[in-house]
Formats: sequence, structure tokens, C-alpha cells
Amino acid sequence: MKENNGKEQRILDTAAELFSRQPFHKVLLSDVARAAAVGKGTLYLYFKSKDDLYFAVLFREFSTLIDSMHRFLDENVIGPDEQLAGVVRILAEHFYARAFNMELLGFVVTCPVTDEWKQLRADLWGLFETIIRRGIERGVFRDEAPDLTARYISGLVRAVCLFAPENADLDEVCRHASGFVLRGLGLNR
Amino acid sequence: MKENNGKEQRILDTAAELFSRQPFHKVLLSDVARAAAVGKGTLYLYFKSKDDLYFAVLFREFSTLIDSMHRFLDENVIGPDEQLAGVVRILAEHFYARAFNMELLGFVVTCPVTDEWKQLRADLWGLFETIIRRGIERGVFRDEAPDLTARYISGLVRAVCLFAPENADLDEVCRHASGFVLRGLGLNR
Amino acid sequence: MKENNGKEQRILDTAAELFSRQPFHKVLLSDVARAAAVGKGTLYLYFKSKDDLYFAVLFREFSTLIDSMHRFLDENVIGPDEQLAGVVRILAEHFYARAFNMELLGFVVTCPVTDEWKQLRADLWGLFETIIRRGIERGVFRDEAPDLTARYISGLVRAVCLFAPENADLDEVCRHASGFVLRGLGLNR
Amino acid sequence: MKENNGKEQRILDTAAELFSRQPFHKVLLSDVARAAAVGKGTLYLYFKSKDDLYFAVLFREFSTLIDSMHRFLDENVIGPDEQLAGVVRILAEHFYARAFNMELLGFVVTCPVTDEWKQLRADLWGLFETIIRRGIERGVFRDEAPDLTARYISGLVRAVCLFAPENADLDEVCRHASGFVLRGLGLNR
DNA sequence: AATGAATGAGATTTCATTCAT
DNA sequence: AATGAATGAAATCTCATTCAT
Repeated sequence: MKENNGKEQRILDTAAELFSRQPFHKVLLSDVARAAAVGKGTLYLYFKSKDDLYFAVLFREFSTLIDSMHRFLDENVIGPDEQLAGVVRILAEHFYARAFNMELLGFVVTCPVTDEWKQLRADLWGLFETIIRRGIERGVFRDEAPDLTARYISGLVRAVCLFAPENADLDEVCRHASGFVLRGLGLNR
Repeated sequence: MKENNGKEQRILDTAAELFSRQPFHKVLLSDVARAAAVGKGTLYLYFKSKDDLYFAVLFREFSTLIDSMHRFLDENVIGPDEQLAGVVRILAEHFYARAFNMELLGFVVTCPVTDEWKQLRADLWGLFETIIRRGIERGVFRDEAPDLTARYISGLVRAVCLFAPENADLDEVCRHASGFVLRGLGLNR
Repeated sequence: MKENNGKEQRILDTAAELFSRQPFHKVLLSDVARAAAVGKGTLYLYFKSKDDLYFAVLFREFSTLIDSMHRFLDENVIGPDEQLAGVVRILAEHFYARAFNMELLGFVVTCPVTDEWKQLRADLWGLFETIIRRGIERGVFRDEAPDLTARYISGLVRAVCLFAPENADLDEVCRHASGFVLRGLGLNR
Repeated sequence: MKENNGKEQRILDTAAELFSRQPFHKVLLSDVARAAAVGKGTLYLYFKSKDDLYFAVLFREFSTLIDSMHRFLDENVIGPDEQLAGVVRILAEHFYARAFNMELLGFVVTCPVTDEWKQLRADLWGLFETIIRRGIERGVFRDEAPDLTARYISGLVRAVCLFAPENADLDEVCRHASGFVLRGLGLNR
């Protein structure tokens, strides 16, 4: 009845694309509108302001990412080491697909501190922490502060993707990063 | 001979402070000028544009950091593991002192690709790579791609500092991060 | 036959209310639509444009007012002085009921100069002029330019209502204003 | 030193001109800027917003008017009846010079209720009240509520000017209005 | 007839940059 | 060298109006 016509999603898609290629202030709302093939006013029908749109993009991007990871964990009955490797892979794929200069995981300072956002971050960190604790229980991991480690793994993967040489192979990068992380968590070999 | 009255440094200091607290587009040049107690026009005596000032801040910040690390390595005759721990500590102190949202090490995409910048980045990465290779030579580290690892360690430390709980103790965070990195590099125990 | 469902009247009522409280440009058609409980598009079924709606409100308001005065005069067989006092009273009541900033009687410059409007204004002025001339004929009024006086009495009453102290009593204000006008018209005592 | 170069006054002059010819929402700030031969941004150097500019115009206009009246009263040692006639004349000249649709004296509802504005209105009203009370003391005027009368005389003059026929002669209009007001105040003949 | 999502022209406002002093 | 008033291009955002449903 109300439809929406997929317009909101189209705006988010377009904005995600543009925000990931240029810094915030170089992305013009007229560009977003044109690229999304909607009127400029339509943007304001769905988003209160440019900031609002920006954070909506970030939020959706982030949610999607976390969902992928949850789905991966649910669908694969595997050990914690494989879980970690898989999740690292998903993160890396994400960072490769979406441009890196996006604040995606560097948003801490500027992003709104609403419950919604807190929840989202807690979700991400909880996901890693659960994996790590499982590993510890099974005696394959060793970590004095799993809650802390859980917080920075995604940042680590971001850094890996961000600084890896242009021509690097995703598979190799992931293998290397996973190896590093697993050894960091005390896994032998 | 140089004179300058310290004005350029004052501008850089002020801009560093402001850029580290807010995203680029929220930092107004009038704010910078006021905070640095110079006229708005004066900024343009020393910097070609807002972008130029931004990257000058980044460059200086970055240089200082790398210098600290070099100095630390020169002044302490220690093993690669201790070198790494020390360097992690220096990085962390830096991130704690300067607010985290600064793109300091996330500048790759947008920063100019001049020789100066390439050199700087090569310097940072070379510094890490040297330590890692020394460790490998001595049989304490193990790493199939030291050049890749060298590239992301600083990003890892940034993530650690960025996401560590507000009340976390710097010493503990550093100990934890160093442990993680050293294990990641194959150090036993 | 007419049907209409009372929708047009409801829109006019609502718009009258809103236009009387705020200047034209602060009254949004979406506000009008919401307050009248009709769709925004519906407004355009009855009125060509925002301007059109505005002047329709003014016109109806104005007509109603003039009708009241005519009715009063028709229904009361009284002397010109009492007629004037009565008409002043009606005007004042109107201004108190409807907020004052409405241009109701200040519309001259901007309002359309259609025959309809000319007619309306002529009607109002004629009404006053008739009273004044009756008074002159009967020797109770004295006025060298009844046509001019007729034009501004309503503006005078508007000013009285507009600037009277908040807590002023309507009866007293009317008595005072009537006294002033009657004396102005040369009535002794 | 700071100069200003008369720019603020030029903006106010231009804006007064434009606001007096068209309703608020038809006056574009780009028009104001162009007509005043300043940059659009310059407007914002002196006025916080369009509203602010509008009320600044009104305020200056109003102040000037009141000043003229004060000056007239100071410079002419005359009786209260002549004072009133003179002041009515000044008002009328003002309304003729400045277009009528300006809210100048109909601003009550929308104008800011700052002390500045209250003071201004009190000044205007006090001016009339003083004249009236002088007349009463001297036995030439008679008025049960001079404070009330003082409030609406300016509105009366506005109405006179607003509704007088296009071709009316200012002198005659003033003579007529003054006569009306003076009789209203109980002056014989 | 009735709706309200969509529109986009055009409004207000911002701010990096210039330049006369 | 130093300034900050002035600028105006370009940004964000609004809202009367349209039109598919």
C-alpha cells in the first residue's frame, strides 16, 4: 500500500557508493540525488539531513556485515579457529568490496552514541568474544582479555586490507591475516 | 634567518588539535585561525589551502611519530621482541595523546601520492619490516610475509587504542597488544 | 447538488485560523492540510494556489464581517450615532475573535484588484459613508469628507484592538473607541 | 579603523526599499545583495538571518520615525493641538514615503518581544500620551483613557494613509485626519 | 474526488579564499 | 608579514505544486 518503491534502498545504495569513494564533504547531495535518480527533496523525505543519511549508510553497511558473519557462524558447524578464519575472510571481502576510506570501523568518535549504535557495536564485539571464549574452553586459544581482543580484530582486518599492496591477492592476504590472528590467540601452528 | 615567529608551528599545533577531534568538514578555518590567534589570511601565508594544511598536519604528526620510534630503536640495544613491544608502546602513547578519529594512519586513500609521502610511508613500514626480519634471522619470529605484516601493525595498534574501553589502563592495553603481536609473529610465550 | 462534504469550508476555516496567527510565509500548506484533516492534494481541488487560498480566506472573512454589519443595521432602527457605535462593536468583536496580524484590512496593496474585491471594499466603505451622511443630514455629525473618513474607520478599530493592553476589557475599549470616533465626527458629548 | 564603509546602512536601506514593496517571502536575499551591491555572504556578516534583517529594517525605520517626532516636539514650542497635528503630519509623510504594506506598525504579533522592541513601542506611546496629558492639563483635551488613545493614534494615521484615494493630496488628508483626531480628543472646533 | 509521495526550482546559508589595507 | 571584511560559488535544505494511484 505504502510501497516506497525501493526508493529508500536505492538512495542508501547510491550514497554508500559515493561516500565510500570520497570524503564526506566532497559528496554532494545533488550528486546523490542524480545518481539515485530521485529528486533532491526525496532525500529529505527519508533522511533528516546529510549527516543522517551518512550515518544511515554506515549503519546499514555495518548491520549487513554483522549479519553475514552471524549467518556464516550459524550455517557452519566448525571449530573456533575455522570460525575466526571465516569471519576474517568475510570482513576482508567486505572491505575490498566497499572502498576503504569509508569510516566504517573508524566511526567511533563521530558516530552518534544512540542505543542503536551501541547495540550494533556490542553485537560485533560479542560475536568475536564468543568465538574466542569457545576457543579458550576447548583449549585451542589462550587470551587473558578476550573482551579486549574482540574489540580490535575488526580494526586489524581493516588495516590489513587498507595497507596491503594494490596487487595483493585476497586469498593470500586472508590466509596471512588469519594466521597472524590465530597465532596471536595462542593457537599452535 | 628563519624567524617565522613560531607562527607556522602554532598553526600546525592548533590544526592538529582540531582535526583530531572533528572530521575535516567540521573544522572551519576560522576556528583554526581564532584558536591559533592569527588572522584567517595568515593561514594562507603558510599553507596553500585547507587540504594543504590538513596534510601538513598529518605529515608532521606522522614524521614525529616515526622519529620517536627511530630514536627509541637507536637508543636501546635490545632484542627484536623488546623492540616491537617498545614501538607498540610509542604508537599507543601517540594515539592516546592525539584523539583517535584523526585519520593519521587511515590517510592512504586520500592523501597525496607525492614522493615525500611515499617516502614517509616506506620509512614506517621499513622500520617494522627491519625489526621483523631481525627477529626472523635470530629465530625468534616466524613470518611468511614480513613486508605485509609490517604494513598493518600500526593499524592494529590504532584499532586497539580506538576500541579499548574508556577506562582501560594504557600499560595493560600495551602489554596485551604486544603479547598478541609477538605471538602473531610466532614468538613462543 | 453542492455536496462538497463541507470540505471546502473546513479548509477555509483552518486556513483562516493559521493565517491569522502567523505571517503568510510561515504557514505551510502541509500544516493547513494536516490541520484540516485533508490531503495536501485536496487543497488544490478547491484552490488554485497558496495565494488563491489566502485571498479566499480574506475574502470570506471580509464578507462575513460586512454581512454582520449590514444585518445589524437592517435589524436595528436606530440613530446614526448608535449605528456607528454598533458597527464599531462588531468590528472589534471580529478582531478579537480573529487574531490581529491577519492583514484583513491591510490587504490593499497586495490583494488582487478584481471586480469582486473592488466591490467588497466599496461595500464596506459605502456602509460607513451612508451612516456618516445620515448623521450629517440629521445634524448630529459634521464631516467635510465623509468618503475619506469612511475609508479609515475600520483601520482605526483594527489599531485599537491591536494595540489595546492585553488585559483590556472589550466593552471599555469599544466604548472608548466609539466615543473617540463620534467626537471625531463632530458629535457633541 | 573598523570602518564598515557604510555597508551596513546600505544594506538596511536597500532592504527597507524592497521589503516595503513586496511581502517578505517575495523578497530574495539575492535581490537584496545585488541591489545593495554587496556579496550575499556580506548580508550574513551584519545580520544573522533573513528574519533578523527584516526586523532590523523595521526597527531602524521605526526608530527614525520616533526620532523625527521627538525632534519636532523639541524644536517647536507650540500647544498640544499643534503638536498633535505636527506629529500626525510626520507619521503621514513617513507612510507616504515608505510603502504601506510594510508591517511597520502592524508588527505587533510577529515582531520579537525583546526589551529593545518593548522600549521602542513604549517610547512611541509615551510620546503621544505626553501630548494628550498636556492637552488635558491645559483644558483643551478631554480623554478618559489617554494611555489607550496614545496606543492607537499611529495606527489610525496608518489607516488613513493606506486607504486614502490614490490621488488624494497629502495636505488635505493630514488636515482631515488631524481634525478628526483633535475632535476625538474633545477639542472644540 | 482524494491522496500524499515525489519533485526540483529556488530559497537560505556557509565557508574557503581573496585582497585592500 | 599580517589581517579580517568581503566575497560568491556552491552547499544544504524547503515547500508549493504535481500526478500516479
